[in-house]
Amino acid sequence: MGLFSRTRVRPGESAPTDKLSHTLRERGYVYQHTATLEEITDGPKRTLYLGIDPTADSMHVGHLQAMLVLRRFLEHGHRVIVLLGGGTGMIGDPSGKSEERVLLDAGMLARNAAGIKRQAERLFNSDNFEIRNNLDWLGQLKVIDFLRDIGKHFSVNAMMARDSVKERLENREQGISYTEFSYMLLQSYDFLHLFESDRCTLQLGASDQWGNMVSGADLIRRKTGGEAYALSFPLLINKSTGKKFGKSEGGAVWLDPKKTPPFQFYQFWINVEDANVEEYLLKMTLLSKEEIGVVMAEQNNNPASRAGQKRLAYEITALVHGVRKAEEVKQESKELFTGGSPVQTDNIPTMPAGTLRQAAGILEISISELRRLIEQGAVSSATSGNKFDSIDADVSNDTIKIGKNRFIRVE
RNA sequence: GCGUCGGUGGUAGAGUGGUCAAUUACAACAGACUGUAAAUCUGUCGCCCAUUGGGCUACGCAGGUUCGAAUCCUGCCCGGCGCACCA
Repeated sequence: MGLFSRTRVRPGESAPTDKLSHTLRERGYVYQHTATLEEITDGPKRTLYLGIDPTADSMHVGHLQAMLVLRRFLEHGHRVIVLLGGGTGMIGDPSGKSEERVLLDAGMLARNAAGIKRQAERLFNSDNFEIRNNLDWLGQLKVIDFLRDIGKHFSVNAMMARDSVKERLENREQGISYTEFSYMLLQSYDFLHLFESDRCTLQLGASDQWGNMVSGADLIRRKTGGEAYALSFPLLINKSTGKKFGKSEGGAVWLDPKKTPPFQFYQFWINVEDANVEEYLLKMTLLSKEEIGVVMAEQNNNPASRAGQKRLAYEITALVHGVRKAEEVKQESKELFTGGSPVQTDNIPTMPAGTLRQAAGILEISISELRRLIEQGAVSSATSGNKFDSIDADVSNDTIKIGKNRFIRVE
């Protein structure tokens, strides 16, 4: 197929010809910006950053869009910093209900940082970026200095007017703690710090971060007189449900193959609803606009072909797990869903021959739940198509299908 | 610190001594229909054993009253609100 490699920009290859602003617009990555987009993206090369909560050692699909936007900046010669919120992560953004945050210990943070760095390298097809942790400077702050040097630049009146804060103030049950209220100051301080240490003049983020990003740029202007910018991209939402995107079967879809096996990852994208396919092709893959046009024409012509989903799943899997894995799971999906012989790869879980009962452990569900699934006719042999009717059924040398798209190979 | 209201399953939110493993909605899962889609309809949705059925653990935590407690009492922890204190 080779599409993946064609869209790659290898070190030494010539830079993309389109202006960055054009690419970003075309892809739907642009939401709000503090100056004209051209001024931000097409002028002199900048240093820019984007923050990620290092709450796990892997990114999930929600991060994909952000990473691909960063990749575009990298390809256009800008310098990119990925900032892990080791310090701010301890506090929590006021938006949404947050449990008492657990302090992440140093070892864990280092592990998470390493994991995220590896994934970013892959997604960027480059290791030419930096990764930082804001705990390094937030941890050094002295209360008095901070209040005097940073706090005085913030108007409480303005902070109270923010939606995320207002919501909590009006909510009698929940309220907002002083700590969380200060979150915005810390995030602003990050920007200021990077501005001073790295001449970082642009912060990128999803639209829900807009307020925090702008207040960082404001802080920089007030404190140093310097000019810094903010650029947000739209949060991905599921068009038919209006919900935030990125969850499946109750849990996040991870980029780490240990957390979400490539097969499952591929399936997640195959199952994307028609209404969202084109948007995801634009935002989550590197296919050119023209190629996407061709794919979508086929899709619209014959929706049942799922041409869009198939392409989407393949491209993203290739991006995250490599072309070889993508080919593998593509082939495998085809076999499993069109009914074929037992699959021989290690991309789906395997269990030894025995009774069906063991499947509960593999699927991480209770025996009761497995029993229910069997009663509901959700468990069948992928090779013969016959449904199982007892949890004590003997199985061997087969592939079991549970529900719509979970499979277990039996030796 | 005083007073007051509250802490229920993934979420919201009922229930105020037995008929409560806990109404309902949303989410989730499954089946039917389809296109491995959406919408719709149906079912499931604490854990364990099971054919009907049975057992166990649960309503912030720890005790207590009672034949019996998510429900009453005491203490503790956490949150909201009001007042006081401080400024």
